[in-house]
Amino acid sequence: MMAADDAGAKTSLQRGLAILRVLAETDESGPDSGSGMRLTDIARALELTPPTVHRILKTLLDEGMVEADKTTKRYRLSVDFFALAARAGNPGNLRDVCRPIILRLSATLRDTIFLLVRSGFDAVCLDRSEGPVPIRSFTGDIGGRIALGIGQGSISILAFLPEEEREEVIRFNLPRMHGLGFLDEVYLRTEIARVRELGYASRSTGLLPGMAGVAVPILDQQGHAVAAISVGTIAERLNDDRLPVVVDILKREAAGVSRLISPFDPVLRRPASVLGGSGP
Amino acid sequence: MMAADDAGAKTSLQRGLAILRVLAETDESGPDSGSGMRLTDIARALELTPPTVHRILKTLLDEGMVEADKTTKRYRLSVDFFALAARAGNPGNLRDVCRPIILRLSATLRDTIFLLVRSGFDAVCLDRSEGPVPIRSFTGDIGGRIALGIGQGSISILAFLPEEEREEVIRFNLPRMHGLGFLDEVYLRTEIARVRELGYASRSTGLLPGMAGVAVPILDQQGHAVAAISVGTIAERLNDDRLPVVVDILKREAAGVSRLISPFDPVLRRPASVLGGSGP
DNA sequence: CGCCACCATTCCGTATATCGGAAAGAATCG
DNA sequence: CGATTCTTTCCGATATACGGAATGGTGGCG
Repeated sequence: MMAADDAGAKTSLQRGLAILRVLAETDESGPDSGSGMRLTDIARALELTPPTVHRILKTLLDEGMVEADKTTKRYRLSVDFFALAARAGNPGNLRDVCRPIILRLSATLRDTIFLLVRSGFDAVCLDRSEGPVPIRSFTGDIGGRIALGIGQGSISILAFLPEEEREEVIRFNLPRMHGLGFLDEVYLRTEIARVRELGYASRSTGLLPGMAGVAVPILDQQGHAVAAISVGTIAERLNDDRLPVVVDILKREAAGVSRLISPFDPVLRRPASVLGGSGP
Repeated sequence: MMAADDAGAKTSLQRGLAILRVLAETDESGPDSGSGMRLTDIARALELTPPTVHRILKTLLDEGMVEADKTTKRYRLSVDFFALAARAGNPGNLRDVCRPIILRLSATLRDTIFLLVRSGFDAVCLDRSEGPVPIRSFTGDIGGRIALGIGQGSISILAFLPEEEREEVIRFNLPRMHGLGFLDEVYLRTEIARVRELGYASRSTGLLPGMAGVAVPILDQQGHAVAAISVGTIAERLNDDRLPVVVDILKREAAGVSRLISPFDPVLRRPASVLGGSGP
C-alpha cells in the first residue's frame, strides 16, 4: 500500500524524498504553482516536526535540489532538479531513439506527437513535439501521467500488455477511472479487443470534445507494449481519408523503434527490459 | 556553520542524492545511456562501500525513484523520478505562463522557440516547441544547460543581469568558455554591450554553422533578466528583412510575460491557502 | 568443465547522525 | 504595539546508518 503521505517513512532519505514529492505537488500547474510552500506547511503535510523539516530542507538547499525565496520563506523544487530529471526517463534509450522520429512525425503530419511509456499503472509522457494546431490531451505536458486505459496512447499500451499484467492493471485502474471519465468495464474491454485487433487505437473518446487521436504501441521482442507513439489533433483532421494514412506511417515508425530498442546483447541471456519495476 | 560543507557527503540524504546525480550522468545521451550503472560502479564513483550503496539503493528503489533491471542488476533513474522532476522548474509560474506564448510563437514564426531561465552560472532550457525546420542548438533539449554567455538566449540573460552579478558570472564563466567556444573577454563584453543597447541578441555566433537565432530577455520589475525567449532557426531565415519583424514580435511577448510574473503586491496578499482548495 | 575473481547481498556491533522538545529570534497580524 | 505564528538554533537521548566480515551468485577463463 502506497499512502500518499508516506506515513511509514522512517529514514532521513525517505523524509527528504517525501519533501521533494510534496513540493512537486504544489509546483504543478495551478493558481498557486510556483509560489512554493512554507516550512510549517510541509511539516504539517508530512506530519513531521518543524526542526526536522528545517534540517532536511537545509540539506536539500545545500545540495541544490530545492530553492527558497529568501523574502517569502517559501520553498520549491529548483531548476537544477528539473534539469537533473531531463536526464532520467530514458529507459533502454527509448527517448533518445524516439526523439528524431517524434520530430519527423510532427513535421510531416503537422500534428502533435507524444511518446508515452508505461510506468506502473500509468502512462507517462516522455516526450512530445507540438504541431501547429493547438490541442488538449490527457497527458498534456512532458512528465504528465494518465491511468493506463484512458486516451489512445495509454490504451494502446494497455491492450498489448501480457494478459496477466493487463488484468491486474484493469482491476487496479477501473475504480480510478470512474472518477476521471465514464468508462465502464465492458466498454474498456471492448476497446482493448478492438485495439488488439486493429493494432492501433483511435476514435475520439468524447472525453475531450473536438479532440481526436491515434496511437500505436511500441512492442518489445515478446510482442508486449513498452510504450506508444500517439498523435493528438482535432477531430476533423482524422477523417476516414486521413486516418489510414496516419496509422500506416505510425505503424512503420513503431516497428522501426521495436527493432532498435533492447538490441540483442550476446552477453545477456535476455534482452534488457525497457520496463521499470514501479508497480504495486 | 563551520567548515565541512565540502564535497564529502556525510548524511544519508546527501548520499542518496549523490547516487541520483551519478545515475543521471550515465543516463544522459550516449552510447551506454539507458543501460544504467551497477552497484559497484556507483560505489566506486562516490567512494562509498558496497553495503552502503546497496542499502540506499534499496530505499530509492522502494520509493520508486530508481528502477533496476533484474537480469542485469543495473540501476537507473526511474520514469517516476522523471515525472516528479518534470513538475519542478516552474519558478514563479514562469513555465506555465510562457507555454502558450511559446506555442503561439512557434506556430506563427514556424521556427523553434526556447524558453531559457537562469540557474546559477548557466541558462537552462525550461521549455521548447519545435518548428518544422530541424535545428541544432546549444541547450538542445528541455533541461539542457549552457554557460551564461554562449548562445543568443543565454547571452541576453547575462546582458541584463545586475551589474555585480554580471561581473561575477563573467569571471566564473570565461574559463569555462575557452573550452567550449573561442570567445575572449573583449568579444564577450562587446556583445553584451550590443545586446543591452539593442534589447535583443542575434547574429550567428559561427559556433554552429548555418544556424542562427534571436533572443530577448524577460525582465522582472527591476529590469533584470530572469529568463529569455529564443528563436532558433537556420541562418537564411533570419535575414535583414525578417529579423526586425521577429524581434518586434518577441519583444512584445516578453513584455507581456514581464507583466505577468511575480505580480508583487505590497499589500498583505496571501495567495489563498497553500494547501487549500481543489486538491488533485 | 571446474576453478577463480568479481559482484551483489546479508549480518551485526559500533559509532554517529537524526530526532524533537524547549526556547530564542523574526516576521506578521490585529 | 502587543499577540500570534513561524523560523531557526541548541542539545541530550536514541534510533539509525555505517562498513568490516562473511555468504551466496554469476560470469570469465584457463
